[in-house]
Amino acid sequence: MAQAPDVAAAWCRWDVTPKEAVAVQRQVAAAIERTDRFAALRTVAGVDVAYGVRGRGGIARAAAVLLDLTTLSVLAESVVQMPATFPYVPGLLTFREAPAAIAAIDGLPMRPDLLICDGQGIAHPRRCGVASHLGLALDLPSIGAAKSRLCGTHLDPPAEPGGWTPLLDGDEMIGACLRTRAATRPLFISIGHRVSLATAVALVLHCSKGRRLPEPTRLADRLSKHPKRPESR
DNA sequence: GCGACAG
DNA sequence: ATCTTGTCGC
Repeated sequence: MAQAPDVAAAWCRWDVTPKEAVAVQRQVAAAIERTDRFAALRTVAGVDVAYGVRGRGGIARAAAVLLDLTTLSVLAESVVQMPATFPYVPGLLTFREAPAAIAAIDGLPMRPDLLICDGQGIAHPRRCGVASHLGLALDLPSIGAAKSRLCGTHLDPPAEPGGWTPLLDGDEMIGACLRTRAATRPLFISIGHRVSLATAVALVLHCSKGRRLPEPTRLADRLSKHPKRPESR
């Protein structure tokens, strides 16, 4: 009855080869929860990663911004920097960004109640985008809010903010093509982990105060590219 | 074989 | 993602 020593959750392994990464994703996808399962949501964190510090490549700088979900005021920020090992491969983005992203989130003074990522959730070939993977790895409700499509088909959503059309992969709805702001390209919202699509859309709209990107992600994106105290040079 | 392809 | 100037529009 001796139990395996390295039962290290498959979804917490980042030092893998591209082929192993695909195997990990299949495990993660099976553990993702697509319905609402969370207590009170008081805070939300946005995370994003930027690369190539001062022209050089190979460095990942991740930023996490914690906001009050009601007022959307900033409560805390965290920035970390480390070498980027895994290359960018469509479908395997998580393995390139996760180490830095997790470090940035761990750097926040408290765990957020919800996580919004700059990328897909289950709107992924294997239903395992970065938002879903991070949500499971950190055991946090999460939402994927990508600026462009990875897979699936859709019709152009209504022009008014709040309008959306289903993102489909065959007959399966994997996300929503959402107009968060008039006259701008729509966002691709999808379930990350423990948050239904309907709730995800509502939360993203709540966080998108007249802007194309929801505040958590917008601020994290800005911070990762322009750190206040240059972690750059 | 020929495209498509989160960040 | 990143490399880059000016420019159109609210």
